[in-house]
Amino acid sequence: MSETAEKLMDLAEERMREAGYHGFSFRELAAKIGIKSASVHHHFPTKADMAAAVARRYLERFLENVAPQPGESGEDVIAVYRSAFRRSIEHDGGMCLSGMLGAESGGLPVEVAEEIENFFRKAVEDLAQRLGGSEERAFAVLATLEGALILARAYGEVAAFDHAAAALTDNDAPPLMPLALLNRKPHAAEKLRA
Amino acid sequence: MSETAEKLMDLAEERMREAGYHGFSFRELAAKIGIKSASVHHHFPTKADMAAAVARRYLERFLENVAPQPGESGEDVIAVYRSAFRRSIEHDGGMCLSGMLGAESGGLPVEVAEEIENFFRKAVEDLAQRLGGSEERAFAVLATLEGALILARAYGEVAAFDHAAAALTDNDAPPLMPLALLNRKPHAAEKLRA
DNA sequence: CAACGTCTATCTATCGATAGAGAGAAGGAG
DNA sequence: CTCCTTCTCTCTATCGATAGATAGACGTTG
Repeated sequence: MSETAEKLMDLAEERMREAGYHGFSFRELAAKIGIKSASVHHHFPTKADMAAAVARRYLERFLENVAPQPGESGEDVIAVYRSAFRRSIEHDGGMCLSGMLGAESGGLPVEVAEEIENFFRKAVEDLAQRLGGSEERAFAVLATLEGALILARAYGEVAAFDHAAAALTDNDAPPLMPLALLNRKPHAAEKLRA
Repeated sequence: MSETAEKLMDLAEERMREAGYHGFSFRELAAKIGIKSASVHHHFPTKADMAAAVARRYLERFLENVAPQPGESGEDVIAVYRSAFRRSIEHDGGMCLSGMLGAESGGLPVEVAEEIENFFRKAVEDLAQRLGGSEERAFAVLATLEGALILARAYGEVAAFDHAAAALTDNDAPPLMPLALLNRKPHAAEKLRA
């Protein structure tokens, strides 16, 4: 994997997390790293190939990010997952790649949709196992975290994520930002990109 | 509002719930109802205008769908919301419009993003009030339901929605489809559209 | 020489949008 | 009743921009 290809994947991932599969173009990525769009096809024959590769890498990195810590017990895993998802909106206000493409999956090339399906199967598998076998709980946790990202983006407030995800862990409830923050009338979803 | 404009909004809503804002074109909608794409601009000057109008109508209908029943008490409202969201994936395998556009909000025209933000503010307001004032709980419920739709689409299985949303109501747990259904290796997200 | 990576040049297809013409219904004025 | 105007809606034709993709030449590196 050449350095250029990695840069292209970085940019593609960032743009897909921001605006979805149809929200970026080869020309846009190429311009950002100073090459021509035709050259992008040398690294990724088609856009679907590129998106599938990005999704594959995303799953790998995700599983590394949520890898069990020595001494982890019981429900600690939920806090680990929550932190991983929160990082997504913290850093650049973007969605989880799989959440975005999962929503859009009805309009994706088949090979991309398959990678996304694989992401959720692997995530459910990992989470359910570490939660003691409850697949139902794993589904609920993942759903809440993906949805919490949507709310945070719609509100343009990271705090919305925290509110939505707070109930996932009952006891060690972290202090929440004041709800009043979410009640003033802000200027749409533009804010997160500032 | 002319009959043609309503048909256009119906189609636009369907396509946006399936593939997102960038996932459909005026030409596509026009062809489906037998007019030319130029004529669509007579009803909606720009694509952003159309999407904003669709989002506004979606909120109205949503609030009607979840309107309180006489005699509703306490946590009944969660089952009402769950049913409303489930209908989305039941009927045509599509997302909730606001969930889709909320995810994509980083790449939307400002007027569309504002309608989506308004949707969630109104939904949180309604839900929190009927839940006895807990905004945090309202956030969590909405997030879980939106995320449950994403999972159902990624899996290509409506049952995934039920698993993800099951824990929202503790007691009157409805019988779930067997988990085994979700463990066989299916053919991507294509299935829901069948 | 051979591979790799980028280039120029170009293709076909599609996008949202606009200008201006024309068909047809509605409705008031004579 | 007929004429004329106005409004609504769709049309043809076209614009400029952009999309993903391809063929083939060129230089660099090993």
